[in-house]
Amino acid sequence: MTLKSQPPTISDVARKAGVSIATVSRVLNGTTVVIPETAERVRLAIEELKFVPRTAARTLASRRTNTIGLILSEIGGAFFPLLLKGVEAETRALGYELLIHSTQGAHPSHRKPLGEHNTDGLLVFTSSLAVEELERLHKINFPLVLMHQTPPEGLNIPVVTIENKDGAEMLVSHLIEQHNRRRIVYMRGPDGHEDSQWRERGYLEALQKHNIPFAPELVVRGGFEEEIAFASIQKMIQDGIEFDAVFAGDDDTAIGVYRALKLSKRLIPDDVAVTGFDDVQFSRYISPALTTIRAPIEEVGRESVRQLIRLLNGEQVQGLVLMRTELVIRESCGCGNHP
Amino acid sequence: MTLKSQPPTISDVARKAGVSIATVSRVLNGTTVVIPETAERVRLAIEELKFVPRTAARTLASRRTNTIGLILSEIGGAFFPLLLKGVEAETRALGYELLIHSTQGAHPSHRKPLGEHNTDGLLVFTSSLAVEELERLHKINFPLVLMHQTPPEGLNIPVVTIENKDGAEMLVSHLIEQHNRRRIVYMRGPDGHEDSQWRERGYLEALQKHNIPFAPELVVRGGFEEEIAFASIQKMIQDGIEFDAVFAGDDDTAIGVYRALKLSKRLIPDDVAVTGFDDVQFSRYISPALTTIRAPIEEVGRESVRQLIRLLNGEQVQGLVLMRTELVIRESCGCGNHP
DNA sequence: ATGTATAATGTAAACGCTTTCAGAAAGCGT
DNA sequence: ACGCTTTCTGAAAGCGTTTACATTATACAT
Repeated sequence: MTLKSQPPTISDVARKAGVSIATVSRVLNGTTVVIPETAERVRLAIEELKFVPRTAARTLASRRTNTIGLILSEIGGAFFPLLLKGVEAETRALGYELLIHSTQGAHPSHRKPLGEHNTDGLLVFTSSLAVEELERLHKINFPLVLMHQTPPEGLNIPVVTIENKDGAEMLVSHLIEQHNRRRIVYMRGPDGHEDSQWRERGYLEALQKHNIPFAPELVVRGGFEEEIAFASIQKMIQDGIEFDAVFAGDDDTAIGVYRALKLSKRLIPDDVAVTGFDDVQFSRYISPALTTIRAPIEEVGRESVRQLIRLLNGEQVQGLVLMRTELVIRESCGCGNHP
Repeated sequence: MTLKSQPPTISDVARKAGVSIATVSRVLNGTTVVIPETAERVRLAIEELKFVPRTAARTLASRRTNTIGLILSEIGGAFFPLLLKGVEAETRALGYELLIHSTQGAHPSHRKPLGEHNTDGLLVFTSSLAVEELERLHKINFPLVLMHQTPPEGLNIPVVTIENKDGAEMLVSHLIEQHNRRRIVYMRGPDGHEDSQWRERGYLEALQKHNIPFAPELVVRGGFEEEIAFASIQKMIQDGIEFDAVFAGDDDTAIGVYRALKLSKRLIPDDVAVTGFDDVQFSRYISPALTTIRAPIEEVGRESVRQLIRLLNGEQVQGLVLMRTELVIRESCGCGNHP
């Protein structure tokens, strides 16, 4: 070993191969044709020195990070891994790196963890970013794609999301038409969560379409969280509010509903039909198997990445991609044979 | 607006505040005391210009990325989000960024996505990195922490993992002692998966301790995947191999076992007791509720990060952190009241 | 006042690449 | 043989920070 123990740089490679650093850079990036033998010499030198180009230097010089950022509000729940899987796979497939940041627990830190300074573009999941930051980024023409969130007033940012309203309407209509339910509970997601708002709208439209009057006491908090849902149902029962079905907002929420109903000895679906939304993994395995809406979550992830990278390449993108949802009928609505 | 539309740099800030760029850097990083009024002027300029320091430049100059990398083999399954949640939270809490890479689907790409060039240290989950790469990184003194994997021969790399063997032994002993099972199946995880190997060892020791002869036909493929498990159980039934219990390797696997058993009209737990490992979210909700081992997965994530960052700071770390596991008894083993 | 230690700031040299520009070499038509 | 393209390669100027070192201002003891 020589004196220097520092990892090799491009100059070391250049010296070893007897070329200039420019040439090394060229074989590294394939930006210009290099005589095959020369290229081979360079490649050999890289191999021998085990040279790995420093990302920071490349980024600084080229002014592209080759990285996209994913911002979400929370990791956990059954929804998230599906989304991430799609994003990760597609990002990688298109030759980019992925930086993930979750804004869970409201970091008071004022440092922006993801933005122009470390990514080429951003994927933003539902209101995980303050509107002002969104506006700022959009104003400086920073590539953005929103997931499950329509852009704030006046900002023309592409969106990828799912047919929440249609899905919800299908689901609720099914409960009404096939199972003759009339007092159907809707459990809202977190405040401002757009998925939840659209689902609620679908719920309302289904009621309207079947001439069922809207009962405000049947719309309660679910928070897309098991515990909140559990508490809400318990409270309703305690308050003596009657209901014969629960549209739980999402699948995680449905778990809490199951627990609360079982605890109060109400039978699912005989006494109360229950449905979720998303069709996450466990939905088919709980008992009774959950009737829900299949949302192509992984595909939302993939498509978002595609849109973003199109944006990075200066290509045109459509403003809104709406993914179809699909009714998945199992046992919890009253269909099928349950024990 | 002036002529330049480029985002502001540190020089713009310096000019505006009437100081040198060094001073700006100092208030940015707090590396040296700056007269309060000066600092305030700088802060004002930063605010007005909406200046955000370029990460690449900082990294290049300071030679630290302030980022740690997480390499895993697969995203998805119920195990992963828990781990990620722990890693993400702790990384953020300690002021680092997180770069995630999954080696799923064996990328043939020879570019190293994570390494010395873009992170300060790496978290490596189970054999998601080739041994040679591990050796290379270790040789150049790159900070590494392994999760659920003991280091290859001779490499002194810290490890964070769980008490797989003890957990498995508890579980199998429970089946033997409390439920009098004798023909217990063990379903292996993916080849070379260390968790699986330790669990198998625990399984064997439990058998031995109770003088039950080992039956090779009872150890089958599970792959920590539902489908593989399903197929394996079907095949065993088809081949007429008798068994009265299945230790499924992990909880995902148990789902496949449930399906296969139900399909063949075998009752759980009456005909066959089933157990998992991990205690992921859905385990308590499937029917019958799954007896399993609770592994502190999220905490493994957090602890790994702590270890790694200790390493980054040049502090000493213990070579091995073993997290306790815990028996969670539900219905699928035969305990409790099941329908 | 003067000198000396100390605190605050500035200067300029890295950091390790990419990329523009220009020059050398090679090919080709005349 | 000559100029004109066309390839390929090298020199050098950034990219936007951090940081070692130098410099200036400030405080204090003498």
